[in-house]
Amino acid sequence: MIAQVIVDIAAKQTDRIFEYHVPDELADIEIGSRVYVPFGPRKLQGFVVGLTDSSEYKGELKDLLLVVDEMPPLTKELVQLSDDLSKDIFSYRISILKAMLPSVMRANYHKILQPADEQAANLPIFQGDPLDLNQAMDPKLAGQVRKLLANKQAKVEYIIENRAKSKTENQYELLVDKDEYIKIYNTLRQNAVKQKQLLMDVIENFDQYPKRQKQLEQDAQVNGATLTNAVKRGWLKKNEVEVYRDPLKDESNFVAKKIELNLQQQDALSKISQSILQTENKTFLLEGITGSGKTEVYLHAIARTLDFGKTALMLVPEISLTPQMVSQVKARFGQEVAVLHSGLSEGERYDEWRKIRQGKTKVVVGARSAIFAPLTNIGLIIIDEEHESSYKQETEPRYHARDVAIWRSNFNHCPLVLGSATPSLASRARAQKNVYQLLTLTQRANKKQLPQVNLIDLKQVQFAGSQFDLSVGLVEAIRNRLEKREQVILMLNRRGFANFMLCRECGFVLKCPNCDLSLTMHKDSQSMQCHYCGYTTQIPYRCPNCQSSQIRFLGTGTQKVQEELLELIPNARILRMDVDTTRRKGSYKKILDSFANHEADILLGTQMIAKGLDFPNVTLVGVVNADTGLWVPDYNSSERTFELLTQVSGRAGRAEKTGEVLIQTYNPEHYAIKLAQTQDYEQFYRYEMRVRHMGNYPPYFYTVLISIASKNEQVAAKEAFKIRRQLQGNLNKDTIILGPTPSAISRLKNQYYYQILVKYKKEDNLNKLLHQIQDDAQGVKKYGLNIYIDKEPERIL
DNA sequence: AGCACGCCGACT
DNA sequence: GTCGGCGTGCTC
Repeated sequence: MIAQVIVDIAAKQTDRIFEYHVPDELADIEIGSRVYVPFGPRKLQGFVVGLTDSSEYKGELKDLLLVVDEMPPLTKELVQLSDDLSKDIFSYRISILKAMLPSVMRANYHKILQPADEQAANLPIFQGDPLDLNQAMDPKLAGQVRKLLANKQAKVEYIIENRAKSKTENQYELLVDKDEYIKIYNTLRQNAVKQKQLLMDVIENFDQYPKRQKQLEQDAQVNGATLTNAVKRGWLKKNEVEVYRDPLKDESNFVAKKIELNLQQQDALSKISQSILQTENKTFLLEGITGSGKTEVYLHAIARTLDFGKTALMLVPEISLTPQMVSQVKARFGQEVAVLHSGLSEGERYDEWRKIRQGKTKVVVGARSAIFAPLTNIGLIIIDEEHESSYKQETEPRYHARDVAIWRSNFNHCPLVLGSATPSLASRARAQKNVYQLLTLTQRANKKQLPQVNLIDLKQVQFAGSQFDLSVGLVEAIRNRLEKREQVILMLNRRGFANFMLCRECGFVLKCPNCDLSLTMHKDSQSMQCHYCGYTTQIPYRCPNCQSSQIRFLGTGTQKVQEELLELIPNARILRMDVDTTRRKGSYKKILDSFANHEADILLGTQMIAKGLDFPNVTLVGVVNADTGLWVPDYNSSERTFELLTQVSGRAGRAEKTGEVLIQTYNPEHYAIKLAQTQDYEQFYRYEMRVRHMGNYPPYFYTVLISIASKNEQVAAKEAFKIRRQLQGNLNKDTIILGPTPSAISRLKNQYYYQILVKYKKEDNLNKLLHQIQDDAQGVKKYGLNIYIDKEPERIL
């Protein structure tokens, strides 16, 4: 038997199958198995993607060394998916395979020095820990190592470290009876405080042993050193026991609410259910305003799927994967639910993943990468907030969870439900053309009215503090709410970096004459540039519109606003929530819990607070700056702004109290902001579709971004123009090729980047052509030339 | 990717 | 003369 293996090297040259002979003792190997293989002088991890009995390979096949896991970590479905996906997204197959697995299953490689024989083993260099050759060492030692290797006194050993381990904890067992411990206690010196504390716990809680280390340390108020000492003295015995990591253990007391569906919800549910029962690979777009109860529809549909004897996979954005949401699902489906998200430790994630692989769970809830969950017998896939750009991974492998979901829905013959209050234009357009079936929810489930949304025109308003961030109107409204002991959410819409030129006198924003996109300031080249078409002009010192010198390059952060707020409302209790304050595990939950308990009045945060949060006491939502997202130089900036403002507005007045939303903006006349005020998605959709149509943007065109990177700028530029010519000669006439232009960050880690954007309606051979281009570039290896291809990029920067 | 091999300049 | 720099090609 011969195994076809993808080895663990992400490179063009190794992005293919290598074949190995399967020795008899490994005959239980399967497609999807993780294996160790010899590769040149090294040993590597690899994945079996096929089994055959004949080989074209002319040389002699090597033997597989080991099958790592008892159960193959990848299902046949996932192996096939990795093949199809690698062709479509221009990623190495191994990168995709690794993305499908929890991080602990990615191997660590070591290279250590070993004695060649028993005589050499006595050399001083081999005493103590084995020498790691990947570690930097001083030249003297390196010379010594070289000599030993040359003399054949030492050899290099390649080791693969498997980090996928079950968790163990130390447990302490008692060795003698209670009276004996009392005797020992009485012999102790007066000042042996810690030892006395430990023994006191043993005596008083004799029946509770064996005890886990953590528990014991807490109960007896001692540390590990005391315990180690007790083991040495023969009082206690230390055992390692396997424990089960359960990330949901704190949430198990949640009670399931039974909620009646309204007519619209029932109608949507019945259409989805029908598809589940008929095992149709159909895609639904569930468009429902905030508060219309999409989640209830999901949960009912999942229940139907389980009744039908199948499993369900639900994706939610990382940011709305809150403990609240998790426990809601958990309460409904209990132990059958597995949760996968980045808040878990590596070990917790591994345990959840294993539960899924072993078929112990029927429902998987998770963020983007959960789309690769090794679930079998899938009867339903749900993607909540399907418009979220975080479903597209912006690093290798650049997959879009929605596209993967469509693939899996086809494979499993099951429906896919895309849900959103503000669907992506692409999805909404597909529903228009009946590629997806549109289901709409127009009523709020609790019959509450949508909150009143008001715009504050920052051009005509007084600012409350010394800074130009908070208007008098907004600050007054906040004070007002705090007096009533109600709570406020304040959002600072600041996506990534947003340096743009804005005039304080007239609100003018410097834009590209060709693209209607804002120009970005480049400090290194001292210029204003359009990242879309390459247009360049000088940095203005006066406003080109009104000649005022009051121009600013903007960028206000949450920290600055927090300070301002404290100055203006000194008694306000403010919680800040952004990447900086939520980096540590659990801090996200801590902040939200604290806000829910009304330990703070104001929750100030970036867009991570815009989605999914549900605090009944929040009656005011303020948006500090609606504009920063508007003028980022991407064709979809209006869509993102509209979506964000609509989402954040939905955070106000979720319970019986009426909500209010205040949006500060320099562009109150911009359609994305005006339509967000009236929460009119359908009208926004129609307007934005016209804009996209006129500009030849998606969804009227598909896009693919080709980035060309090299250490040498000339090489990158030359290759970029060569690629352009190659494209031009092979693509249809109505296909638009923009660029090459230097990328926004034209130099990154000493690599120069050029980019070409291709917009096309139909190009059957584009994939082939792009693979060709990528292969050709491999020939120009000299200056480390790299070609990155990103289909449907979220950002064209 | 990383390792060997091979070809050149600069040192004990 | 040999050590080590990097460019090139290969890994089942």
